[in-house]
Amino acid sequence: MPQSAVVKMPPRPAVRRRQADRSAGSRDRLVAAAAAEFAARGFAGASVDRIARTARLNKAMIYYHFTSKAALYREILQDMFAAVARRVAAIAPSPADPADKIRAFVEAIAVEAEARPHFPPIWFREIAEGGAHLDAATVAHIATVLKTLGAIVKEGVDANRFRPVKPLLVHSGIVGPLLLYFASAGIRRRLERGGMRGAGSFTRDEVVAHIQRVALNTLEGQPS
Amino acid sequence: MPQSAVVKMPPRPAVRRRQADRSAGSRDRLVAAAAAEFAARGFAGASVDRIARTARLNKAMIYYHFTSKAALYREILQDMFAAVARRVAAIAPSPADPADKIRAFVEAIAVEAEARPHFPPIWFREIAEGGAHLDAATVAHIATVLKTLGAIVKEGVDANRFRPVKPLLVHSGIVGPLLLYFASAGIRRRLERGGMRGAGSFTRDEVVAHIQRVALNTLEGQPS
DNA sequence: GTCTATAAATAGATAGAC
DNA sequence: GTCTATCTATTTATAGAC
Repeated sequence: MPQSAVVKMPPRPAVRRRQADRSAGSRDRLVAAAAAEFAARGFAGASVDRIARTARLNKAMIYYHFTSKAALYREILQDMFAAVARRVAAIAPSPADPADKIRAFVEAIAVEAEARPHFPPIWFREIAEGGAHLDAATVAHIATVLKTLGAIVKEGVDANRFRPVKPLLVHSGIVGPLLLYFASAGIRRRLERGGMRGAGSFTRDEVVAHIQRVALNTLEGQPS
Repeated sequence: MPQSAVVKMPPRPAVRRRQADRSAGSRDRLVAAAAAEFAARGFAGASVDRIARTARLNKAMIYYHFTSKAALYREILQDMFAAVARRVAAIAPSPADPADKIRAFVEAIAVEAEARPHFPPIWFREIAEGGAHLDAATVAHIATVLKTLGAIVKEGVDANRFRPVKPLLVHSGIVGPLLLYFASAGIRRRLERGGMRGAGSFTRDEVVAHIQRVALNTLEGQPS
């Protein structure tokens, strides 16, 4: 089913895979190493030298492929939100029921958060520093996500299926718990070692289904 | 006066506010400056020198009052969660209705998050690094919060007022959106400058009331 | 209690060889 | 494309004067 006949492949000009050398993409290795480093230590705490060493490369290679540490970081942010925006934007035009679109929205965030383990921690940290590193392209991707959710809510309200809840409140109720779940695997393990039982006993599907139900309860229920 | 009776008098003996000198508590100033620095740059990115300068003190004073940068950070974490645990634990023994206790739980988190602006960003960052800096005392405070919420939910279930939802899911649905709201003031401003209208138009009470309603919808509503 | 001075390591970034 | 070597600034932490 070609739901995405024309959509993607931005990262690679589609030409020249497999060139003469044995190098399997030094740029990609740097991006992967940097994502892990930024997730674990934050922007200020990340070391370009450690990133290069993790990628089995020299520090100078970072300045060959990227302008600066900040530029490398911004590219990772941009990729993250481009992927989320693309997946979310694909939901809106479908003929599905508004409730199903809300479920699909939750699922879309979950899929991207799982596909990129560095996404939830990096996003939490970027929020913590007030979005200091967001460039115009990334802001546009975030705006797409929020506008799409707003359109879905409006569609439900117009069809008399949803109450008029502010989209940003709906967004917080979905993204807050989801990111908390995906980012907190380490903490839950730490809490269990510290003596708490059952802190980690959740399946991914259980969490997603719960958040879908809560979001729909909020939109469909009557005001308390 | 046998000066060997007490050799040290550690941080503050509760006596002697306002001594001869102009110094208004160098230790407290360091803690306040450190909280801001850790919130803005993360543990690895924080600089002890910048902390000392912000506190209008010398870097050596940090090692006079604290064992290390990590010890200073752990003390801030511990204070944060001690305050939350204390306020949350005060809710459980009251004779109030379970629904009111859930509302009080939400309000308690909100009050502490507002009283300490560094709390949401630091907590987000600590989650991002897997709880690497949580000591036993802090883990105990977190456990108190989760156990208290579990007790409230159980009380409601036993009284046939709540459905049996896993407490950690209820917790995510409350704490995720609340922290997201309090930590994202900077990002919302950034998004508005980037061209999004209405991203920041929320009152604190509106957000808290919404999260209270969602939490109760989840607990009181019928399964979808 | 508060400071200067400094040790020892590491930071981000650049020049230039190959 | 990938490297070594290096500049300069900054890092955490300590010693010791006052």
